[in-house]
Amino acid sequence: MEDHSESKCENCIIRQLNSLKALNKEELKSISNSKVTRSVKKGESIFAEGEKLKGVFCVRNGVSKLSKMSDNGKDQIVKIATKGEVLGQRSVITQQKTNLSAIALSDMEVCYIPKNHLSDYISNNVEFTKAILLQIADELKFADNIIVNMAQKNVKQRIAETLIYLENNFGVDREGFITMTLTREDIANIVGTAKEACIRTLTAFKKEDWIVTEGKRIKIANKKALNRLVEGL
Amino acid sequence: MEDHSESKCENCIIRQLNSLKALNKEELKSISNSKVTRSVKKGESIFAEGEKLKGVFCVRNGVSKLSKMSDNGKDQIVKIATKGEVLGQRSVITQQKTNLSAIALSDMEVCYIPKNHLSDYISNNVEFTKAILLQIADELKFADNIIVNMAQKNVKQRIAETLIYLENNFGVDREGFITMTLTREDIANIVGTAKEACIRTLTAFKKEDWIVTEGKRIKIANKKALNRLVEGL
DNA sequence: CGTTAGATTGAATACCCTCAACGAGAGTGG
DNA sequence: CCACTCTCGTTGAGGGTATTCAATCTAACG
Repeated sequence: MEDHSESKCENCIIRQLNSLKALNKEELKSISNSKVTRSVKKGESIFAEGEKLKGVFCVRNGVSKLSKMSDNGKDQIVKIATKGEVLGQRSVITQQKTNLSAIALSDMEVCYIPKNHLSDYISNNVEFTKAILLQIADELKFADNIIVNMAQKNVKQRIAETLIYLENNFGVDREGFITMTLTREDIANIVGTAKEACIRTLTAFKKEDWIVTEGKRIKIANKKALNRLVEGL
Repeated sequence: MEDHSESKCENCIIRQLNSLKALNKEELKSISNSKVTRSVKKGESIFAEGEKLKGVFCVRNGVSKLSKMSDNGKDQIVKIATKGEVLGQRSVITQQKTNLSAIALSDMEVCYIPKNHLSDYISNNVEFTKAILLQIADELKFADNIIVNMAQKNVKQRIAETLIYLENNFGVDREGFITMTLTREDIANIVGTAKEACIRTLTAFKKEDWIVTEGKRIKIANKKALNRLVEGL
């Protein structure tokens, strides 16, 4: 942490993680001047489905979900976004309304970056455009895989896969528990099933000694078994 | 059809439909010289999952599915691509293996465009890069919506939605039947269900006089009812 | 401590999958 | 032209899996 002026984009470490890394010092300074840092409390919404965004949100801290709520109260999570990810990118690029809402799963700190400058860079800085393109392309691949999984795998397999994903992407604490602690309901909403089905599956995993739970925290005890399950035995 | 030399990209009408429209005459000529036109018979594969593509395929005619086959024989269709769409774009951009396979649903004519030139243009022509970005961003939105639908809607609703989608996107013939005729199994594979479930739902729709069928052809007779169903009554 | 969100379990039900058999049309070869 | 095969559509029945509603329990938190 040799950087003491994180409040300026050009000094912010976070940008290394996303497409903003393709911008040069000048461009970053210009963005820095127009950005607004905002703190979001757990449960609060960053933006809602159907909004027209006039800028993107760069996550500096905390976790959020991108999801869509249906009329019957079901909330399908499409993506979990953490430090370094840029929210609202798609909507700003295509100038369409958002099709998902972003809600904080923990207290967060996000930087709001108005689109005016970004649009310029997208039009003039190929490297920047390319960086965004690569990122969106990856998101598309990820989304396609989810579609296939939802169709071809059952709840058990999808939950196993989600646990492994969470461990691989967000790591474990010193006790081995998955760092990213989600409620059972959130996990259910990622997997696309009901809270109870999720809980029942987790208890089944526990009975097999494949996982250990402590409150909402989860530790994977037998990754191989989970992987075998995902692959279909 | 005042254009008699479709064999050259710069004269091909198809390109108006996709990102290639952002290229200028020079660039198109260069592409035209390296491209290969290829005809693909119904059922044949254009590329398979896991391949490393060295170019993209521009569809000039016919219909193809982008899908992934699971070990148990289930084939989930993620996207139907027709005239004007470019296949393999994502894979070429990210230089990753394809995560889906492309199979012809009808006899097709595709132009294979080696990536060497494309890569140059992506690095130098912002307009081209932007065009691709917009397209991929749209595909991402579409994919996200599918995820949500798979999780929140039941088979009936998803089939209704698919029928409406097919009618809206591919139109109807003079008798009102949906131009895009897919087998029941293909529809099931789009929706993510079993062939039989698809058939039963269609017969139920027929009984309600919401659709008319004639062999594999389908005509929507009561779009409002289908829409109401999709919205959840 | 009381309050409340979240975890857990049970039981009834609805939905969908799977296997299996049959039918109908299209194309092929004799 | 007919028999044959192959693909696709259709229907029935049985079994699972996941949903839903309801009740209880637990842990976090002011």
